[in-house]
Amino acid sequence: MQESTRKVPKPTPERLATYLAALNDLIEREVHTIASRDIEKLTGINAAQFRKDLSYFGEFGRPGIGYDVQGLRDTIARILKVKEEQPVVLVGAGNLGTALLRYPGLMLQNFRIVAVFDNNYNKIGRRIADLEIQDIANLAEANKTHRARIGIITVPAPAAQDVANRLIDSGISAILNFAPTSLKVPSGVVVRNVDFVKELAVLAFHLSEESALS
Amino acid sequence: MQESTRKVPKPTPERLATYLAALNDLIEREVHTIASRDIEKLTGINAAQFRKDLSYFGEFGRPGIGYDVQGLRDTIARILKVKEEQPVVLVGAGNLGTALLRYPGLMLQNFRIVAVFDNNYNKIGRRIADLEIQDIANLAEANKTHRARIGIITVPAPAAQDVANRLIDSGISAILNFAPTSLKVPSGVVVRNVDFVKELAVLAFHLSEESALS
DNA sequence: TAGATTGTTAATCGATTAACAATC
DNA sequence: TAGATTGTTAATCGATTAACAATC
Repeated sequence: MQESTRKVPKPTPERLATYLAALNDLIEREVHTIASRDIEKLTGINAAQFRKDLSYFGEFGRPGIGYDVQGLRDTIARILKVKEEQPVVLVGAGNLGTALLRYPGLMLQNFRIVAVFDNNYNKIGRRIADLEIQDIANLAEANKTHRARIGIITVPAPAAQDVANRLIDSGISAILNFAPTSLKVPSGVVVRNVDFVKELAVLAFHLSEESALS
Repeated sequence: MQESTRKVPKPTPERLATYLAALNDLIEREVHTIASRDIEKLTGINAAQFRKDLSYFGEFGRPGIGYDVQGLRDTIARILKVKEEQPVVLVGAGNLGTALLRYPGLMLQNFRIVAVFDNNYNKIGRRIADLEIQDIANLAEANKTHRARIGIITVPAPAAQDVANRLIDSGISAILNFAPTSLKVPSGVVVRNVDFVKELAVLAFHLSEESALS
């Protein structure tokens, strides 16, 4: 057995999220039991890797049998802290922010955007998907009631650091940053960056050299 | 010296894209020469890492001096194949697709979305940011003229595999997939996945256990 | 020459996976 | 019992980084 949650490799939580999605599918297909080998077929992640990832958190399978699908789903949801709905605040009501607000996939995984903020007075007061855009100056006050701990930044790069500071001041300790800037945050605050353009650059790198001709 | 491009570690191209962005900033600030140690300060990436990443492609610095900012920028742009404009096609003219079409950051890094496709007859013929939404059935035909090799998928998950197949049939060999599905593609085709919800799940995992109370 | 910084070697670190005793 | 599959050990693999001779 493992002494609580020690030394979880960095890629493990992301793989857990992959397993969770696969298990949700299996539940819909009314599959009740699954072996690590089947998870490998479904996700492409090595069966030993799957078992090792789980081993950091406990023992959830039965030798010779496999895993109970529903039970494992609940376990992983608990580990990832998405068993109960996670409130999220979003700053930046532009095209991307709007797209995220309207994205149905968030709800399916128990995330709910509970408030939207912007600093543009032409936008403040408008509604997007049931939420009224609030003045960014209200952030700290508003989050006293929402108590969200996750924030999403979809503002232009030059504004991102200021927004991050405000989020942290409002009790946010996990930030999903879509601005192409690296944020400086105190320890205890986690940041994940999503950078489309960087992804495109990596893809361009992998293009073969020749095929440009013809 | 290195025998051309052999055994580049997987994380290297992504770091190259980070260096490129930093160098672009330095050019704007009219800095002419830079040492690996300064790159570390700017990007947070270890100086030895930076030098090693470059070493897979050649020797670009001068001992005792550092690197020529403009020259290194051009070199990295060439390595990433973003020296000339890269045409990109996008499939899925929903909220997210629209946001990407309007995103100014793409152009700045030499990517240009040259065509948009959808299968919804209510959308086909409309315009988003100067582009007319085309019938997905036109994809192969249209790309005979555009010759894009990179495609972006912003359709709902159940449609993503079909779209990927069509993209590949149209000569696309690099795909940026925003649908939360793992695509099956032939070897020679590269896929990068962007999954917001997975990112949020990783953030939720890192939330401290206690602070839910009060 | 003295000081600075590269490119690369070699040591370290961390993550993946094959193999297998334990267990159902 | 025989067959299947777990959880974990140990081997392998790959990536990071400190250290330093070579170079400006």
